[in-house]
Amino acid sequence: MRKRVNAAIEELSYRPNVAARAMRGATFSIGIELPHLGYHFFTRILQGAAAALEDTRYQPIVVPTATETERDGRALDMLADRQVDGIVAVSPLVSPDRLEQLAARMPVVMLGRHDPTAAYDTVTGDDVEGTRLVMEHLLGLGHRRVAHLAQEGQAAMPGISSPQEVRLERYLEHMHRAGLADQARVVRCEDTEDLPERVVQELLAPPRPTAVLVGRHELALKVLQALSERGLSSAEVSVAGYDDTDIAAHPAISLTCVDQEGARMGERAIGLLLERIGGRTEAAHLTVEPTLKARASTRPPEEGPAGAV
Amino acid sequence: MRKRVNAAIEELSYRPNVAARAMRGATFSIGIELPHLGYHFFTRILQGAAAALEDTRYQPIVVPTATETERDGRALDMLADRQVDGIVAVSPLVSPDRLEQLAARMPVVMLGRHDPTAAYDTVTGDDVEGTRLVMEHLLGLGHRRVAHLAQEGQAAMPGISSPQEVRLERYLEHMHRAGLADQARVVRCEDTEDLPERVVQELLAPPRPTAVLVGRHELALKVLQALSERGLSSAEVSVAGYDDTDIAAHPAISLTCVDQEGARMGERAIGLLLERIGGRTEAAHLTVEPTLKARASTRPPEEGPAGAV
DNA sequence: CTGAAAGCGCTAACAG
DNA sequence: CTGTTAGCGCTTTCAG
Repeated sequence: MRKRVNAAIEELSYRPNVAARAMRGATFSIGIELPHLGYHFFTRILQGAAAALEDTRYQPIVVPTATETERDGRALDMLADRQVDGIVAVSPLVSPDRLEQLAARMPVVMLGRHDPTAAYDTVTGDDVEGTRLVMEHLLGLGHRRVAHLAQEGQAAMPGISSPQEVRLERYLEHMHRAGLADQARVVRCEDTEDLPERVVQELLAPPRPTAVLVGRHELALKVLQALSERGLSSAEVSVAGYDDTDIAAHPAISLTCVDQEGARMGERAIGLLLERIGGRTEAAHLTVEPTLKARASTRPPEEGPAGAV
Repeated sequence: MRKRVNAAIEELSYRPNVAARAMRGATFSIGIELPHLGYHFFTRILQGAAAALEDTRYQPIVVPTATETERDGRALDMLADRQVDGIVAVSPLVSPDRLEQLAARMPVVMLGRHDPTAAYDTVTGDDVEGTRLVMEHLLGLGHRRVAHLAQEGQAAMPGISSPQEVRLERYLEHMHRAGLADQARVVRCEDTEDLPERVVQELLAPPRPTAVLVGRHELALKVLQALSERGLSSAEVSVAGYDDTDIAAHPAISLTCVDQEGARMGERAIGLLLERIGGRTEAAHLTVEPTLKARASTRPPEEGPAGAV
């Protein structure tokens, strides 16, 4: 009997209808929402997540955040409407309330959020440690005028810190502790593909910093480019960024960076999600430890370690 | 009345269930299948597609190809099972038969396939023109020993050419026409993230080529890297690749490439798909014209234009 | 072990 | 304009 059914399945090339199945039970699909599939860091997360799902019954479904509706989390709703069995998302702008509401419907794991919530799980890079690593590296090289090019954080929620905010705050803290509070310079840049000329000028205005800490990988590459266009080498201005990629490791670029291990984050997020789907009810908050990849883009400043302003 | 319903919708935060809706009509979702979300070219396609869907009712759903099952097109089935209203895919290994079968169920637009089919639409880069542009550029600079690092094409279907195969064939043709058939060198590289040492050695074995045409962007970057590690500059070995990115334009890299305009391809694919959904029944086959971005990675060979072997 | 039936949430068709 | 009904393909339950 079973045989005959299987034969018929084969013959008619029958495939079960996921939509119909969804109305009664599980869809065996995991929704993944990411803000920007062009950023290396997010594709790394995706690779880690896809790898972790490889030998499970679950299939990843990726939805890019629609930019105009980012804040209200409409993309998350679309996933939920599609009856996925769980969601992994990077949605820095969505309020914790909305997420808790969502988490009541299905398991949710958020990446890169420092929310102290019991409703959903989180996986974050250790931004305190990451900033410590890179700031100690720069200050240790003898830099004093260290500027910070921060990604426009767009105040996520009052009282809750985004990774960008943590980095900024720690940057200021390290400058302060090194007695360099008056040397701190923070320039903000909108989260677009471009690095506007205006921002570069502000960043490099006299007294020119000898080192720049950049909040996002692609932006750091653009800063390197802007510097080389001005004939400035890493001897004059060191650059450190976030997130490691093949490009950063390329000898012609050789960008020092804090490696957040996006792939591992994606993998861990899926791990937590599957645990939730499997029945875990108490919240889990994981931290992934970053490492520093010191490369040629950071060097001791030309004036020497004790150089005056 | 309508008001009261809307009020209730608001109050209960009701959301229609896509799965239920799918059982009767449209889901207003478009499935996009891509082999490798880490490759720039594919994320560009995605960006173009997402932009084209921005102000329609349709939502993109992205599914990464599961590598082991790539050939049988299982990822495509999963999309179909999910009742998407149409599919845009880059699936070089799936047979035309399978695709025709799929296209009978729902509108399908394939990217980068040269299949002469009436069942589904295609959008391809003009690989003949692209190869002409870059080969004329290299030969025009005076190169004679031009090697080709080809991406392992994995015989898609006998008789039907993948973009890689077209490029290879045209490369050979251009070498032949320039009387350089005996100088042609083709090295194949598996489609992984790496560029194995073995491949580099084969590529640069004496008599060392003065120029290399590389079949995929990321691979071209690795070739540049391998060359610089060997102390070889573009004066000794020119490199030309495919697909333009921020990195290629970076002054420290400055990679000459054939720009396939992935974003436009994604956009066009969505355009065709929406037409199909809107009722068009005859097949459309679009070609997107590439342009050459000549940069510093290609220069005249050192021996001079008429240099002997 | 096999068969029949209810119902998931929606849309389309039809009745009042 | 409002209300009712059938049925999409599946899973679960209950009967034979």
